[in-house]
Amino acid sequence: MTNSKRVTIKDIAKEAGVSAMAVSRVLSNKGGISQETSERILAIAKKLNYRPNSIARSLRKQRTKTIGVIASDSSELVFSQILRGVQDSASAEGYDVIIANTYQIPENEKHALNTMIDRRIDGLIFAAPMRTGKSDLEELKHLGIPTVLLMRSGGLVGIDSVSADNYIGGYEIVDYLLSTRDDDIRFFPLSQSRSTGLERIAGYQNALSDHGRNWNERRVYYCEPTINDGYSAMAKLVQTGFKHGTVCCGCDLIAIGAIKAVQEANLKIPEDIRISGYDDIELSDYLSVPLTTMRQPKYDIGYEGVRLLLERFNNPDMCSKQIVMRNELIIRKST
Amino acid sequence: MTNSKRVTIKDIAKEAGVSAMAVSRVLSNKGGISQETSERILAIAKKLNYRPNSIARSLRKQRTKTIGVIASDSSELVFSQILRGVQDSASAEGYDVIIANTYQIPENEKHALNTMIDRRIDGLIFAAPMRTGKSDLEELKHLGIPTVLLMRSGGLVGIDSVSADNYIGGYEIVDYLLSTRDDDIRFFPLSQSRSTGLERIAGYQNALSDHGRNWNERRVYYCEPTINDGYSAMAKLVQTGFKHGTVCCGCDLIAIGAIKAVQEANLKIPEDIRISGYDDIELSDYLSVPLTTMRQPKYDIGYEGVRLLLERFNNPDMCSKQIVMRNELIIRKST
DNA sequence: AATTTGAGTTTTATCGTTAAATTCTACAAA
DNA sequence: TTTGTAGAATTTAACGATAAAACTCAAATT
Repeated sequence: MTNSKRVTIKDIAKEAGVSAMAVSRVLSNKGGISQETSERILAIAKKLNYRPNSIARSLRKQRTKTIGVIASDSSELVFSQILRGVQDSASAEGYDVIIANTYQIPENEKHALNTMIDRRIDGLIFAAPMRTGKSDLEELKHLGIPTVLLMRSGGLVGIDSVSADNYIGGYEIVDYLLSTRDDDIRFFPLSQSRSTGLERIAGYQNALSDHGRNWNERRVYYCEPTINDGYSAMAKLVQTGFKHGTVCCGCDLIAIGAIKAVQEANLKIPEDIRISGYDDIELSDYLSVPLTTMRQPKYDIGYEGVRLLLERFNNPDMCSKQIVMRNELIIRKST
Repeated sequence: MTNSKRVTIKDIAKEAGVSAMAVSRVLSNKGGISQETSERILAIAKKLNYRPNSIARSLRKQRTKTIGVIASDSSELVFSQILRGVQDSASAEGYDVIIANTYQIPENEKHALNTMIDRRIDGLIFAAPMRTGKSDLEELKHLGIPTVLLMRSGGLVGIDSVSADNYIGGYEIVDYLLSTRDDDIRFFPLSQSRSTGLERIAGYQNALSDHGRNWNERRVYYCEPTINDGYSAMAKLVQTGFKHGTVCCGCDLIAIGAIKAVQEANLKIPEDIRISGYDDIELSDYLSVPLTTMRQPKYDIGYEGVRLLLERFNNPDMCSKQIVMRNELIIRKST
């Protein structure tokens, strides 16, 4: 167990017979050091297997090359794709990523935020549904920490964000459902506390009205984005005698639960009941019934989120930007 | 855009009319400061909304409270569960987590490792299959960076690890398959470069021999852990006239691909062909054919991995520990 | 010869915090 | 009165890197 202290520029300086500053300059290509000395220093640095101390550098430069990510649950299927985009994008620009999960618990969120602040992250990616409202964002703004919101467009003026167009997504899926079959349509949307859910609902409503229908709360069962919620909503619906029609679900997990309940009731998908999801999570093409769904550009949202953040670093006074990406309707066997 | 410099202990000291040291002591509960002064300092810290600078603290204390995680792909279904365990465990002990993906590219791994070293992580969790052999681990050891390997037990003496028992897992699944049907059994194992794959194969072989069979490489098609590989292996197998039997796959993704190929050949699962997976990834109960598989305690492996790392922090001379967890056979409809 | 120039290099100070040693009080004991 | 001591606080010096200013010395200019 070699316990040798790590090599510092001072060690190199001593061995090369120069000042620490000279070493620093050479290693960061600042120029002003003779070819000869440079080569000597580089050789010694290599020989000693020198690695710079980012901590010290961060302290001095007041910049950590770190991006914080606050997520609701990093293992959740949609988010893990976003995260991959975030990581790839950050890594391409020499940034590292710290992640904290909130599991939707406000204290966790508060704590995560403080940790990030204490660690002096250069910027923050906020990808948690955020029930905690704007106060945290205000604090970040006050501290001058650039922040980008993911998957949460409307409602927050003056904050950079990248999201998919939930309104159009909602519109298109309902438009598709009603165009392909004149049907009794029901909704299992995301619970109303989620802004994404609300936007999709607005899309649903407009599509309904363009098809001469209207939104009726009695045909709506709000769900948390879980298989269980989808399952029980569908089970209840079947019990009320619903045997033929279409169910438009707020996300793929809800749809998966719904499919299970339909199958247990011995009804056929899509002949009896059609079901649509939203997100296009991994494996949704391999489910018991491959899912018709609205694909969100998850990876790209993460990737662009970081790009926007970096743009903001370089241009703090740029007016706030809302990037809205397009979804893609994926038609499979469930409709 | 408030651009106020962040509050430091000096600011507090000045306002309280004491030295910076007094503030430091109070804020870190070191004692030696009068009740009265303490209260004054705390009040001012609160008023100014002081947040400590972890960077400075890390530099001084030579300890970052950061754990590095090197993964192959953080969005991959098995890993994202492990990661959640890692994060929860780390967070419970006041550590943060930095993640880097290698995507199995050696240069990425090298780079990730250097980044981690430069950032002076306190310890490393290595969860990438690691084709790059031991040299990196040697370096870490030399630098005195405690390291825990996940999902990769055998072969590396003297390094802490947490993994599931691939040997028993492999044994049990084949034992189950052969006990339930006397069948033509084929294998789509993980490619041989993965140590987990090798251990499982050893288990397969022993189970075969306990059932009076033997391992025949002509019944084996090595696969990368992807749906595509499973699909093409199965498609080829069907083309050779394989119409009845059992296919034991090295992971769930391979199995999912295999199922697809079987279905396209209009063969029935499990009546004609039985298929088993390994891992029990999310949604494997909701697939077109719910998958019989070996559930690995993914979350727990991550969670315990961090615990082991922290144990190592406190006791650097503890002899190396290999934690091996038990899998659980999950029987569903595919067999 | 005196002065300027500038490449090459060193010195100094700083980022924010904290370990360790030191000073300063006030008060008790000898 | 002197000495001792415990508590409260301060001073100093790091941690490792780097920005900015200062210095050095040989070659070029006046």
